[in-house]
Amino acid sequence: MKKNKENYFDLVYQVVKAIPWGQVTTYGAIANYLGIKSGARMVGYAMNASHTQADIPAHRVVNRNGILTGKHHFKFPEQMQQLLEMEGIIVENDKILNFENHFWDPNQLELD
DNA sequence: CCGTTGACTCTTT
DNA sequence: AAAAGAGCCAACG
Repeated sequence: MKKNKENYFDLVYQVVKAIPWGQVTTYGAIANYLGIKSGARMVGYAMNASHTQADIPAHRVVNRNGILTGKHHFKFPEQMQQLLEMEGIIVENDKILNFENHFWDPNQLELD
């Protein structure tokens, strides 16, 4: 029984890691899935700690506008856009094109 | 323990 | 339509 001091972060990590390839989601969607109504900031905060985790595709997490708000937190800001484009997601002006088309909601995980 | 901060979002001006 | 303010909650100093 170890101390899960990262329980809050861990929840976010699991959701983010569950994002399918080529799909993206928003902080609010994750927060909502975790039961947080307006904890979107907490999700972002947790993502900041995701640097300790290697399997966290943080580039698949954007704000509700589909804008790469967190790109500046990557090793290189351009990294986020490159990763998204690598997955078939087109990013223009730091914003995901056809965002709704790539949007993935964690809630649909259990619905399936 | 209190105050500040933050990869957000909604509401109001 | 754009900008500013409020709300949210946890981590850090």
